[in-house]
Amino acid sequence: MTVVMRGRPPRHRGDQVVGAGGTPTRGLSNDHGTSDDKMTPVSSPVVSLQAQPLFAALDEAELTSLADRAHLRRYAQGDVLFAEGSACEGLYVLVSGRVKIFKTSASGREQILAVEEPGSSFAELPVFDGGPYPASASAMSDTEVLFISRSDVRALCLERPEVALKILQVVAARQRRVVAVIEELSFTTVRHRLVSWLLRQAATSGRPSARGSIITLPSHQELAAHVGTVRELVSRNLTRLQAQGFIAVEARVITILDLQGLEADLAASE
Amino acid sequence: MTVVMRGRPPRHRGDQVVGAGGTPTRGLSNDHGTSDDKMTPVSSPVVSLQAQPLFAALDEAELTSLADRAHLRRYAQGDVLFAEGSACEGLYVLVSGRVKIFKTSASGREQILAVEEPGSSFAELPVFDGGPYPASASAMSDTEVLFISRSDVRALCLERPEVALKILQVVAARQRRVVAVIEELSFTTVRHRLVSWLLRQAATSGRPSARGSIITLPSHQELAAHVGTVRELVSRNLTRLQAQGFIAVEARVITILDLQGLEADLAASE
DNA sequence: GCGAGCGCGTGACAAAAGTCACTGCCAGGC
DNA sequence: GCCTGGCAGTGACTTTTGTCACGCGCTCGC
Repeated sequence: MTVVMRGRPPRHRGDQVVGAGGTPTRGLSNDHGTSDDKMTPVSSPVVSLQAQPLFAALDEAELTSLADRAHLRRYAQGDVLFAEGSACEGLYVLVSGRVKIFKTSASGREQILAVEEPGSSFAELPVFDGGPYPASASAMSDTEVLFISRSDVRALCLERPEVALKILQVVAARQRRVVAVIEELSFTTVRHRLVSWLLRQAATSGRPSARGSIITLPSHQELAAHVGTVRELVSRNLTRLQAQGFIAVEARVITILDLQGLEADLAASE
Repeated sequence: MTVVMRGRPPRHRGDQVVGAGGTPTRGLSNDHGTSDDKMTPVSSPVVSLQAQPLFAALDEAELTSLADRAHLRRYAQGDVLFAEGSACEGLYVLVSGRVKIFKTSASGREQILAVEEPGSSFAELPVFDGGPYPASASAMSDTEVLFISRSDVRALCLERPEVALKILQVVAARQRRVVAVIEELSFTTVRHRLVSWLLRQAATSGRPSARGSIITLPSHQELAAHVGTVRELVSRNLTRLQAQGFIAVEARVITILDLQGLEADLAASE
């Protein structure tokens, strides 16, 4: 296995950052995971662990014990954390940055299943059913994760069932999102999905302005992976939405001019 | 809330059946769940519980205690166990029969997410994250389920973490299936999904014959809900597969004439 | 400053998916 | 028997989706 060290130093983020400056940024595009991987144990990630809702139930001693066994890994933007189909070694808890979970088709198309935010965990599936990763994960920005081995996670769940319940909660949340994706893919058009993505974006990270909520797009390619289509259709549909006066497009900045209109449009196409 | 009692008596199934003959078959098409529901407690479902992998870890006393709080519910074919969007009261463990989990679109189309077999549980999501049901469930055949209230499930998980791990495993299995559905919906054609459904069927419940594996279809409507399309396309694609000599169709009985051919076809269309 | 590479917009198609409207068949209830 | 209702098959379209092939403009590194 080749481990590519990315030159770019990880960005430190406020109080989330723990003291283990020496851990190398890790990345690779073809990690099939069975690994002679040597992780540098983190001196004291107790702070990071503590901040995780997942481990809120643990007391100081337990956190310390877990910390001894958790590894902090850093990834640069674009790095692949794990690839679909490779064997799973443990659970990831996202400390900072954002991670996308996605499938890739034989022809190279990508479908994003979820974008994880700090505080969430991922790769629970294979931890609990023993199979390979069902999808790939890559860092959308410089990212820090805590990695906890499969057996440690399971032991922890047995010892502190609250943790298992928390994990179930996280898994449930993702399951909901994934079911919503199916619903949209199965029942709606590209246009509908795109509009619904725009509205979700506006609701979660839109900045208000005089003309309407402002959101920033990723590349059309990326957006296409979110809504399950190809670049060209994203482009065309955005153009059309602009022509219809629903949105204003300036490069990657979009202003939602007619929120009600878009919502009505969604409702109509159902 | 209206509770419709279906006249048809529940079919008893071998040694799975527990003693509470009096429990009425329950069904409804529009149960929004908040319920003045009175369940008849089952006299002794220990036998049923014991048979469930989910509770394999429990000892006799625990099973008895759980049994006191579990309810056996029976549904006739076609009954709706719960409807998408309604509030969740607890966990279902399937004892006998088959249950489909599905979404319905505004225009009336149906997309099946999973078909549960005995031994599996469902509706874990809302139990652990507190939200409403993300999808509906209905009985594909006469069915018996054990129903355990949300709080009982959670208490049990805290007391016997092995149960939580088992539930996580069940959830993981479903998550895998659901991700596979997304992959197919996003990347492949109706034909591809149909072929892949046929092959899966052949692999799991195909009966061998001289000409090839024999499988029995549900209605085209139902099959369409499985592969995420409409009746007409199922019909046309089956006709075409037959014309190409891959399968032989006799009413709802299909013989896979050229398994390799179909597999090659799948691989080619990727 | 300039070439390479990337992201974007678009026209022209081709293919797939979905809709509508009918027809025919068969089983069940009266 | 006859009517009704639920499936199934199909022709004739329309809409959507996806593909290919370009052209354009920006930015980045030399």
